[in-house]
Amino acid sequence: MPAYDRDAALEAAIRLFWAKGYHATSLKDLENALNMRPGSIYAAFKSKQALFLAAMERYFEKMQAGFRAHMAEAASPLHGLTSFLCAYAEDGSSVRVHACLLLKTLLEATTTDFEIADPARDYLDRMKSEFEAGFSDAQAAGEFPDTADTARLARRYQAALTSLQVELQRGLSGEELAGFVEDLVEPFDRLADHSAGTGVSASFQSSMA
Amino acid sequence: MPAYDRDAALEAAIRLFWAKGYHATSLKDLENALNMRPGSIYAAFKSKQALFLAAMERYFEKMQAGFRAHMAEAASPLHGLTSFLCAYAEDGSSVRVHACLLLKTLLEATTTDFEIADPARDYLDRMKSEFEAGFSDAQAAGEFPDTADTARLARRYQAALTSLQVELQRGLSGEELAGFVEDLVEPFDRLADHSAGTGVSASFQSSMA
DNA sequence: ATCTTTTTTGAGCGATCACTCAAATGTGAG
DNA sequence: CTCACATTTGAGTGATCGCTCAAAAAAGAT
Repeated sequence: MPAYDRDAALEAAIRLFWAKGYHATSLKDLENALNMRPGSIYAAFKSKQALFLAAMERYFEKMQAGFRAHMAEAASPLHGLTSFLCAYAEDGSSVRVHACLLLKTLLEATTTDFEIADPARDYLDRMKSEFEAGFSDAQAAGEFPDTADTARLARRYQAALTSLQVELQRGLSGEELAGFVEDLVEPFDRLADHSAGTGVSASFQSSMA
Repeated sequence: MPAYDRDAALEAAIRLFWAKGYHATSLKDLENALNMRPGSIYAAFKSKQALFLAAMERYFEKMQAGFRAHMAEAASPLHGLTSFLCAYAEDGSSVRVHACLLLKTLLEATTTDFEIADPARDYLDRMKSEFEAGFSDAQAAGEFPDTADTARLARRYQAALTSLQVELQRGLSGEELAGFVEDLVEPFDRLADHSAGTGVSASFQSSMA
């Protein structure tokens, strides 16, 4: 019986930690969000920190699964990568919190709580590996030249995603966002070998209409 | 007599808030860092939040002045902009905290403390204006075509700076950093009108040697 | 229905939070 | 040196922090 409730509790914990950050989230907040009394919380998870780590792990797994699902149903690896950025921009316009929990945790905790910053760093590295796999697939599909450095492309891609999240958090108008996403996608589109795939640089603008 | 001490105290507060973030910094921490007792702190600044706001304002002014100084002694506006990114990468390798206080505050406080998140957003906007002025100067110097959208270039530039800060916070090797900065600078160098200035895309690699 | 086991409860723990204020100390004028 | 004023001090404020545990409630076994 613990399994189902634990999942729901972790989902609520993710939402709360994501919105408020680690330090600004109190146990009172968690009691309300999880609808659990302190004793139950400490029976299920051993501490606030352990609960946060469990929530972050679950968050990562969901994000990883979401990316893989997106790539699986994409027309091509390159199109999957670029459209993932576009989709992030569209979804992010309507959501309260824009920056990823891993990114927020990295910036909040690096100099104070290495016990939660280190895992955040690790999950971000694993997401980069996911992106690198995407670029490798694109390379295998002939969308990128064989000489392309997929690790470097993946870092550049993740950096684009990072800056997109931050800009969304700052808030920008629809046209500003459209232009910005264009700028983010353009380098990858330009680096691609267009003899194989179809161009995707204009796909965002059309999808925003 | 208050002036000098106040400046030193604000400097110490900046360092502390920058390293630990707003919520994780306690008044005990501030007492030690500023070498002041609680009463004096509350006499000089009226609250922890007001102290943070004063520190953030001072931080912004220093960052703005630093950028202007860098641009003033640059060979050209475009070179100033690109070399600023390179310098940030070099300096950032040896410093404890890599992400800008404004960025950290934006991500920490957006959903919890609008009273500190809103100023952070505002200062970031004003930094963007500084960058936009740099691009306008570059345009006036013939380094960019007159048709270029300086506001959009400035956003793209600031986004590059953002992602650089985050990557520095994650930690990367010297060669990884060099390649990444190259990727960040390259789009601006490519957009530039090279009939006027000299290329700068290779300046970072040489300065790393 | 009775007993055993598991789970939940919430009052309350010591520590720490941001913050206050009467008393001590320092400063400048006469 | 004296006194009026400005500043600093740090013990102490109530509130809240993360967390514990004996008691109550629920679930399972026979």
